[in-house]
Amino acid sequence: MTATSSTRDRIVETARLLFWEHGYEATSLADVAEKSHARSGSLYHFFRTKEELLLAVLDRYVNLLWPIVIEPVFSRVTDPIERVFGILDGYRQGLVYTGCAHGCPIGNLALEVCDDLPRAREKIAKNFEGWRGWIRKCLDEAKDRFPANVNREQLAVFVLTVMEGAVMQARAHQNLEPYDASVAQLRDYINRLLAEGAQRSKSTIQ
Amino acid sequence: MTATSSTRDRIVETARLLFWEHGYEATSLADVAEKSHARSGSLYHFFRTKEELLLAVLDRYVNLLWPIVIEPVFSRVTDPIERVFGILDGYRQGLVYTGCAHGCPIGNLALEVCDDLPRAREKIAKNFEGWRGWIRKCLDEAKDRFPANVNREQLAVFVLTVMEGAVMQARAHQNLEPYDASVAQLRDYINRLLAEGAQRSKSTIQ
Amino acid sequence: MTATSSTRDRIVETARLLFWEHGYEATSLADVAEKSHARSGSLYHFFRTKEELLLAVLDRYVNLLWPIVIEPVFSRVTDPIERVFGILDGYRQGLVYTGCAHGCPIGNLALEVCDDLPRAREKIAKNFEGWRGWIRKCLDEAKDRFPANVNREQLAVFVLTVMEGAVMQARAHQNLEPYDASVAQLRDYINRLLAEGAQRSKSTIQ
Amino acid sequence: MTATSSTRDRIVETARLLFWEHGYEATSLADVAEKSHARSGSLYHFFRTKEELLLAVLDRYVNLLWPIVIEPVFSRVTDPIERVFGILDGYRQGLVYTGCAHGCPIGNLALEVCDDLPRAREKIAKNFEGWRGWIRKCLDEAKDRFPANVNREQLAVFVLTVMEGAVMQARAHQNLEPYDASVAQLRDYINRLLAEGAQRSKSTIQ
DNA sequence: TATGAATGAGTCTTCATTCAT
DNA sequence: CATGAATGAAGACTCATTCAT
Repeated sequence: MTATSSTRDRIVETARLLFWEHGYEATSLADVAEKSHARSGSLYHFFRTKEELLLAVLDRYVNLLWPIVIEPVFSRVTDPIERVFGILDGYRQGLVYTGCAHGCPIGNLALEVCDDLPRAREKIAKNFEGWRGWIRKCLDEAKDRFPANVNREQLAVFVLTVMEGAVMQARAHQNLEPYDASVAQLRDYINRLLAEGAQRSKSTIQ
Repeated sequence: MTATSSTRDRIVETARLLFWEHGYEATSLADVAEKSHARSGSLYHFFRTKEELLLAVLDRYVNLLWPIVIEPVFSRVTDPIERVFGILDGYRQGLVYTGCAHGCPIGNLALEVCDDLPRAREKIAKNFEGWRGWIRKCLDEAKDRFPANVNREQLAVFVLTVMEGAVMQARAHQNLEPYDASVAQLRDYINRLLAEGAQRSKSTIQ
Repeated sequence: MTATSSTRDRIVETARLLFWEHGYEATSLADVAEKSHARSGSLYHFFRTKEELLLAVLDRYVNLLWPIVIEPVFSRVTDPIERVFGILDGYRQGLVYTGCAHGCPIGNLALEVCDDLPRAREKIAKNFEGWRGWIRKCLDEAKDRFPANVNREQLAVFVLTVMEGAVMQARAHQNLEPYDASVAQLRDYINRLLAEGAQRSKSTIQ
Repeated sequence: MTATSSTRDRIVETARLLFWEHGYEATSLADVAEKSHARSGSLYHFFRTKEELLLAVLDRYVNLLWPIVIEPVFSRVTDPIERVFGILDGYRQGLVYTGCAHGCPIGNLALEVCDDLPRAREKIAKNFEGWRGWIRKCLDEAKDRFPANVNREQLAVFVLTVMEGAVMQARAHQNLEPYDASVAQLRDYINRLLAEGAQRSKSTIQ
């Protein structure tokens, strides 16, 4: 398990990065093998097809969500609303880091392979559900600060929507402005919801 | 000239559809040639590389924006705010039509080729600018119904952001719900802006 | 004739240079057309095949021999033996000029196409005959300075042999040394012949 | 390993022959694959590019020099001067064998690829060095029979020069005469050197 | 378990050439 | 005369995958 799984892990990690940088189609298994220091044939011990390697990568993303994306924010920020924007800021930092190049790996794969690889599509959906779940959790924690009729599930979807759409435009323009503009609008929207929620609380208390 | 340019057009249109359905990498020029009833070598009479064909496709999208996307909505709807949601509804119909399969062709290409093909990236940005321009125009027409401090340019970016992010999730879940949820949230936000704007007008009149 | 033949000349001259720089096979007619500012189809008005273009180039070399190679030397040098070495020095200058890159255009084509293009081979042979003819002429003029039994025809062949073999090694080593060494040896040989010839003259006179 | 390396060897040997017969550019890898009974893709298991295959061929020529070219002459001839002319005669036999068709494989490649493939150029130079080395060795062994001031390194270069230039003309004229003429001249030159060398010995002994 | 040789369909692209205008 | 569209075979090379060891 040790040596083997470390080889397997190396392959998955290499594939993850290459799929992120170049996309699924544009990444060749020869590249994966070379960059992971595995032999060409060895790849097929762990993954019977390229698609199965992709599935493993998508599973990895599910597993990385908490330790890489969520936990760092949660450990730094406690306010649930700010945690949501902390997550959005984490993606912003990713854009800064890559010079607006690679964007969101899940979003990339979503648009590239959804039609053709149904099993990958399911795992992509599961990734999105993971993200949405954490955001939903934050919103639920701030439940009392929102107006009563706010649909927090829809709002969580919306946050994810904004994040992905904003990343896309930032990449297309190679510029953070569309990202910042989108997040600013989202902030304005949520502020308005919180403002109304605050009024409700006040009147309720009174 | 007619026959000639029609061959070229046929190639571009075929490539447009294939890039939309399968993406840029997954589309082979052999497919493009066959489906456009051109011989393999003829392709290179018009386009020196696959990338140049992509550029022609992206130019075509710029040209199609008004007649295919905008005009049908504008001829049906007159209220500028409703025109924005009319455009969003047009994309929804596209999702219905393809069973949430292909999504936004520009968005797809944005995430797939932005990093690797700089010239394509520029044309993708130009496409986004086209969309944003029409939305901005609608928002400007409704200028007086918004609060004074609304940043309509940011808001136009935000609309596009929502559209693209919503399409992505709809595809990933093969389900319109995330799309409808996102548009509903956007509608709520804009309603709140309009409500505040209406108050401003009232007070101004007073 | 004027406009037409100038187009034709441009094509031939362009092909000549490209064949010289890259060889016959590695030169594409598309390159020739582009660099000669001729349209792709136009080429076939003047030359029915690529081979015929090569034949025209080889004819051109026959025509250029006197004005470009021989005349400049003959106008500068009068001694027939020194004219031979002047021609060799002309080729040396060509090597210097191209950094030992392209070498002798006839020699290049000789080794590349002799086997496959019989008509070209004939014209290449004719080119060599032209060179050999001028060298032979020089040697004949110096007839009395050589020993009586010198075979001047063989010696002319030998001079050409040395030139071509020396150019080849200079190119392979990207270095003039093998060229200079070969010419030095040839010079030594001819000096020895002339020394013996001088003795003969002396004894004859006596 | 045996079966494996034999496949590789077969490919190299096939390429060697085809490059010799048709040149580098005019040889297609499809031909190489077919004639070596390898599948098209297999070629790239061993050689990443056509150029690398050429490099392997040139390495092979280095290895073949002794067993194919030098050893047969050395085992038949003992006099060092005659060994030099034995090598030249070996090339003559090659011309006879191919009807003055293919010539010297190294010389062919030298003129065809020197400019464009720097790594090949180096190996071609190394081949020439190999040849020159053996000739030099012969001349060194006959050191005492030459005049004291003979530059044997230059003379070795000269022998190679004559061989290559003579082969070229033989091919161009499809006739052994230029070859024989050139070798005869070289023989005459060396005879004169040896004659002078013999005189020196005589006077030295005296 | 792991490997690397082997595969052959497929990639984009270039080629010399033809043909209708 | 001249052109540029059209051709289709062929080019080098890559692909995901298989298989014997």
